Formats: sequence, C-alpha cells, structure tokens
Amino acid sequence: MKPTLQAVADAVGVSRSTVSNAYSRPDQLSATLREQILDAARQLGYPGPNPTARSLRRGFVGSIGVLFTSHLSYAFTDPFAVRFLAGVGGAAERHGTSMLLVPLPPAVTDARRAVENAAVDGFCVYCVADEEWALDVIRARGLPFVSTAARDDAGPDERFVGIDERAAARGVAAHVAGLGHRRVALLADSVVPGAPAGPLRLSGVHEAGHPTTRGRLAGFADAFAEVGVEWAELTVLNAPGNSRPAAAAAVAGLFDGPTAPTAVLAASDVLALGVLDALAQRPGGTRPPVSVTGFDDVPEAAAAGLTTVRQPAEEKGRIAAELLLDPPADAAAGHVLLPTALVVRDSTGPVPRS
Amino acid sequence: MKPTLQAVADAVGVSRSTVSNAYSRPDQLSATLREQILDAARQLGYPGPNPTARSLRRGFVGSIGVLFTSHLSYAFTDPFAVRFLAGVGGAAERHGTSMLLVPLPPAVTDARRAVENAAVDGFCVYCVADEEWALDVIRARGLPFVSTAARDDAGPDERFVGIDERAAARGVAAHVAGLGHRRVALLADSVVPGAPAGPLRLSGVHEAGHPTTRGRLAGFADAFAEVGVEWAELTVLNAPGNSRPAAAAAVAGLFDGPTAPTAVLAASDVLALGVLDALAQRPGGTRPPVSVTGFDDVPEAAAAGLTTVRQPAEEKGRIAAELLLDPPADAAAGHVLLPTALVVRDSTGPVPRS
DNA sequence: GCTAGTCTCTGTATCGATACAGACTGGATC
DNA sequence: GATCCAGTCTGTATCGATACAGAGACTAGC
Repeated sequence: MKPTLQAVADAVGVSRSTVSNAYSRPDQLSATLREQILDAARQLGYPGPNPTARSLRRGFVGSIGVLFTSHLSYAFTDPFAVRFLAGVGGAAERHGTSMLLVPLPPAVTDARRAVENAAVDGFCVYCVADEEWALDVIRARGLPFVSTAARDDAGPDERFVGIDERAAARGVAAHVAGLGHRRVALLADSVVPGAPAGPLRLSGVHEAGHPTTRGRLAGFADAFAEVGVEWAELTVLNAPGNSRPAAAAAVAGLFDGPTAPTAVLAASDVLALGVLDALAQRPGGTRPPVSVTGFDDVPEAAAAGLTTVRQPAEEKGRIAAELLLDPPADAAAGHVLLPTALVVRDSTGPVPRS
Repeated sequence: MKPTLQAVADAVGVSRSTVSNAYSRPDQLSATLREQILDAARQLGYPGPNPTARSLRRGFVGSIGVLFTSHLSYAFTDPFAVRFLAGVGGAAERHGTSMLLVPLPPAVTDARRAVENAAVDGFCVYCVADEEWALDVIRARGLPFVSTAARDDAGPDERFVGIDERAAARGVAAHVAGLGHRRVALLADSVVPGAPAGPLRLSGVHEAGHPTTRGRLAGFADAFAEVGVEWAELTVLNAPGNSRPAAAAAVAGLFDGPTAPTAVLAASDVLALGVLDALAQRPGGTRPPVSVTGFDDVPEAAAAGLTTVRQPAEEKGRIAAELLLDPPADAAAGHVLLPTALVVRDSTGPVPRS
C-alpha cells in the first residue's frame, strides 16, 4: 500500500489540508512545519501528491495534446512534422507543460474515444484528415484548441496558425507554368482516403479529403487555369501515405507514353523526393527531364536540389503551442498567417523540346 | 456547467453505474438501453467520462512518459532521439497508449517535481544525465520504468534496453588505432555538466557525468591502452550540448599546433558532423587530413561519409516501450542488449606522414 | 411449482487529493 | 481593555467517475 497524503498527515499529527499546503502553497504554513512534513514524507516514502487526484480536484492537468492523423510514427517520419513538434516542445517547456502525443486508431469510433480519453488541457490539431469529428469532440469537452489547417467553417474565436496554402501553391505552380509546362501531374497524400497509389479521377478540388490538400491542389489548379489549362487536363495522383515509397508507387508507369506529364507538383517535399527516387531508378540510366516541385522545404530538400515552397515549421509549432497556452486577449490575434517563399532549385527547368 | 455522468443518468432515469457501464462495459446492459443512454448523452453534449476522474478511480492512466535530459526540443533535434521516439511511438500506438513527453527544468528540485507530477503509468528513461534522482522518484511512485543507459547499480528486476557501449566504442577506436593514429582527441557532450566547450583535464573516465558517456570514453581508452597510449595522453574535449555548433566550438584551435591530434573520436554522430563542419570551414581551403568517427549511424552520417558505430535506434525505442507495456515474465528477458556494428566510411584514414 | 441460473440494473463505498470558510493565536493599535 | 489583523492550521464539501456486491425479473429444467 503506497502512502497517501492522509498517512503523512497522521504521521506528523496535522490535517490533510496542511500536508497538501506543504506541497502546493508553502506560504500557507510556517517553514518549520513544512520541513517537518516533508521530512516525514521522505521517511514514509510518500512521493508527493498523486497527479491524477490533484488534476481531478484542480480541474486542469498541465499537459497539452497533439493530434496526428494515422500512425503516430508518422509524426517522427515526416521531417516537417518533427520540426513542428520541436516548436511545440520548446514552447511547452518554457511554459512548464508536458506534451501528450495521442495515437488515433484507424476506426473513427475508436479515434473519437481516444480524443475523449486524453487527459489534457487543450489540443494542437496538427493534421487530422477530415478533422471535423475531432474538433467536435474537443469542443464538447470544452477544451481549447489550435488548428493548423484552415477550415472554411472556422468560428471567429477559433485559434489557428498556418499559411495561405492556396496562394503558396499557386506561386510554385506559376513558376512551373512559366517554364512552359502544360502537361502536369499533381501528387498528394490520401487525396481520397483509402484510394490506391496512382491516378485518380476527381470532378474537382472539392473532392479531396483533407483541407490542406484541398488548398494546395486548388492553388496548383489556379495557376494552370491562368495559362489556359483546365482542371480536367491535369492528372491527379494519389499517394497512400506521405512517404517516398508511396510517391514512387504513385508515379509508376507515368512517364512512359508520348503524352506523359513533363512536370509533377507534389503537395509535400517527402512526396517530391519519392518522385525523384522513382526518376533516378528508371531503367535506361539517364534521368528523364521531368520537373518536380515539393512543398515545405525540409532539410533534405536542399540537398536534393528540390524546388519547393518554404514555410517556417518550427515557428508554426511554437506559435500553435503559445496560442494554446497564452490565448491572446484579442480574438483577431488568435489567427496567425505565416509567410511562405518560393525556393527555386535544380529540380525544375524548361520543357524539353521533344 | 458541463454535463456529468450523473446528468445523463438523471436524463434517462437510470443510475450512474449504468451510464458508466454504457461507456466502459457494454456487456453489462441491454443494447437498447445503451443506445438510449448514448443518445441522451449526445443530446446533452456529454463528451464521455472525464478522463481524469476515470484514471483516478481505475488506478491507471493509459499513457507512458518519456524522460529526456535538458531541453525537450533536444528530443527533436537529435536524429537518433527522433528515431528512438518513432520506435516508442509505434509500440505505444499498437498498445493503444499515449506518449507523454515531460520537459525537465534545469533545477533538480523542479525536475523532481516534474517527474512526480507526470500522469503516466510508467517511464522510458531515455537519457537523463546522472539519472539516479529521477529513478528514485519513479521508484517512490511505484511506477515501472525502462532505462536505456546501463547502470552499475541496476537492480536485477530493473528493465533495460541498450548496447554494450564500452565494447562498441572500443571497436571503432581500435579501427582508428589500427590506422596508426596515436595523438587523438575524444569528444563528448557534457562530459562535466556546465563545463565550457573545449579541452578538459580528467583524472579518469569515472569523472564523466553521464553513464553512456562514461561507457563510450572507457571503450575509446581501452583500445588505445592496448596500443600503448595511456589515458593521460588522450585529449578529452567537452561539447556543451549535443549539437554541431557545440562540437565545432569544442575543436576550435585544436588542429593548429605541430602536435595536433590526427583523429577525433566523437561520442555521437551529431558531434562528429560538427567536427567535419569545423574542418571544412578552416581557412586555407583544403580539409586537413584528420580522421573523425561518430556514434549511432544516423541518416546524415551516410551522406557525410562518416565512419561510425551503428546501433538500431528505432528498435531500441520499440523494445523500450514493449518492455514497459508487456513486461516479460522472465526477469532476465527484461534486460535486452542490442547488436552494434562498425561502419567504416571515408572520414577515417591512415595517419598522414608529416 | 420450485430451485437454479442468467440478464439487467442499482446503491454504496471509494479513488486521493484541493478549495474555501472559519477557528484559534498572539501581538499591535487606540 | 477591547478591537483588529496577520499568520497558521483545521474541517467539510467536492472534483467525476468505477468497483463490487447484491436485488429483481425472467427463462429453464425437473
């Protein structure tokens, strides 16, 4: 039987309240009594107030949750997510708060349960595909949250940090269009949940499952619409998972016909790197002159010479945590739009004359 | 006022117990009543049982803690730590458990308090410098833990996963000694807590603060002792932090004299990469022919051509979490030693003839 | 018709603490 | 000498659930 606060109180001959105060409100008792109590606690092997009981009574926990789609290991596999977490971690640390990473089971019912059961004071919702259900649960619990994906139906008091996905995507696509590319493929992770790797027929951008994906695809489409390439002429490729192999699988066989795309615009650097992997491994030796762009500008992108869109990853995490931990008084300040920049490297070039 | 379980019970006209069962033990009531209860809960906006209250009553939380030295952002900055976390995360996910990352404040008193207050069912102690105090707190709380650093005084029932640090270090050092190097420097992070970047006088390996560092330095020393180089002849360099800049600062000015070391053995890849950075940036242009070795074999090491010791990072994390979540019946199985391998690349070579 | 056994559901005790109002001291103030 | 106040400590109510023993109702079996 582990000793409780009551046991310490009995040992010293004071009330439970006083022992509690010895730990949590030292100004409420004399220094000598406090020492005496802490000594007795040490002797009894009392490890301090039970965190769970304390949380129940106080009404807060002292930790914030971070929500990810799909596998928790994704959070450590995607370099962008890692930088984001580093930002959240730094802010949490400064605030003396812990970080709870909550894995979401594949079935929505189970996933809801996971969000309901998380002992946290609030959530950073990093990237939950079709995340409405998660936000519903969080709202029902009365917990604050910060989202990193812009949502059309966001309430005015809901906090957000992110980028203008659509404008940023339009920028990189305009660069590709400016190089003369007209036959292009757009590649994204889980465009339609559960769809296999490869081309997909979508009647429009609105069919994409994830709001971030939707924004990026829409931006790509905008830029090509401006040069007269309609949505129906664009090839949409699905990668089942944000990984290099998934991207390589998605573009398998894509570059073979005479009307093959001359450029691939990926919705993340990891996917773009996977396309470069696939191109590098094509039989025949030389790399086909296909232009490839990414999104995020993770460290690996620079080494691979990938043209991409830079967004501040760590800052995104830091601000997300700060918006959660010190909510700004002004509601407008709870909506932060970060800057992005087009980074042109070697992976894009003019259309080859066939 | 948020609705409680009692409110739902009142609305339906059943007892609190029955509502609780509707959530946690569906076999204890009829399907129709259960549906009725869940419907009522939805209507009232009841988000399911309060996680904290549930944890208090049930006696467990459903999450495991991970303990790191120093900044929490370190966990996301060191690629080895990231792989380790990925392993822990994967295992936690399979087990339906969350992961709590607990930042430790610099002052020990505060750090103890942080460990006391963490609402978890057990700890993976990744790397806490001079970690005894943390283990004391964990033991006092009666929580299980898995350590990744071998300790001399480990109890027989204490779980551990790691490598034979000393033997692995001896291996890479023997390779360097075999190439003819005799004037060498050993570089490690926070050899003595708080010491500045640069050379340090240590009377012996035992002065190193962290058990892992101690093991690696001892292994390096073993190999050189075998070829007649005594401890006093080795230069020990301190890096204040496991980062490339810290390592670069530690070797500043090191290669200038006529008796400069011809090899640097680093206790981690990140430090070794920092030494390579420093060498690459030396005025004069050409890289001096200094051999450099790392430890861990993180992804960046391959790209940099770094000779190093490979250890399975993700597996270490996975096994740590599994030892915590499904303790083996056999106590001996709770002590796992992972294999290591010397990986020779271009960063090491024979001693140049001066 | 009676005993057993199975399904459902209820009531009470309990998990381990903190909040808050108030009681008691002893000294300063007028 | 009465009043006030600051400094300490206590007692009771409460945070929001789950465990467990047991009470009724109902079907089976003999």
